[in-house]
Amino acid sequence: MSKQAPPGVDLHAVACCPPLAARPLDADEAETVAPMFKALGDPVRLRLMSMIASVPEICVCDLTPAFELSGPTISHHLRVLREAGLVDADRRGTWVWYRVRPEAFRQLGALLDIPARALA
Amino acid sequence: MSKQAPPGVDLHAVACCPPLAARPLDADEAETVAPMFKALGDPVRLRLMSMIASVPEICVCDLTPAFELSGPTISHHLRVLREAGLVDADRRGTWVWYRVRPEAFRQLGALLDIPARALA
DNA sequence: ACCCTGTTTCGACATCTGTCAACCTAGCCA
DNA sequence: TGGCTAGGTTGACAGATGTCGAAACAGGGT
Repeated sequence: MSKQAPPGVDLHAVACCPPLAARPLDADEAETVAPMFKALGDPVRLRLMSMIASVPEICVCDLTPAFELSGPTISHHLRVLREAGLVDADRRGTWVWYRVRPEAFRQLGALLDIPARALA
Repeated sequence: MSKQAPPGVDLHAVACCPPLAARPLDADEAETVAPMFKALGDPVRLRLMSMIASVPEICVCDLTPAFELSGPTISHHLRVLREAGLVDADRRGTWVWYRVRPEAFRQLGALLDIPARALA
């Protein structure tokens, strides 16, 4: 790994991807990425997301009982996550299985990678 | 700092915070974090955030002209970011200066740190 | 004291969002 | 074929959100 940096040089500077804070997003970029954050901006969807992300894949029949919400409501939230590109789903027999889309997830994480100079 | 880890030990495991995908969030955690994502879920706020995060601090008078929106509307969005705990502001003389709150930012980034097993 | 400029708050409005009940569709099994 | 079960879709409705204009507030300069 060789993470040894001279004192005064910040390790974040060498981290992987172009962070949100590297430069101002233009309007188009913002329009593209905002829906992903928005999709995670509801507690129910955030929990759904974390349940899906915690395992390779998961059946809707295991998601629904974790909430005190109707089936259609869960289905609605899953659709939002799907349309934001955060998860993928496919039907296998009777059940529908959801899994995370790692690219999208990674993209968001990279955006939030804060560069040194913005830190106190 | 002392980031040296024995070979074979995953650095993610010792990184600062528990990633979203490590385990399902419980309802309380989700309720706490979701507002931050929600705040970033609007294109205008996302651009504001990236403008603020790109520099040590920035004056509202430099933010407003970047959008074709009224002053009050920008002020409203800044308030949402403030109340989500993502930015801090203080008045210095005539102008108000905004800066990012690195802790909050870092927390979100850590949440999106995806563990290896969820990746294809 | 006054006014001027920058910023936030208030009030109003149209639109979007979360939720449910009711209905529809896909696959399984007899 | 028919019926059963798991999920998704539709329609409707209350409540939240984005936007603006007008008014209020804060400092600085005259």
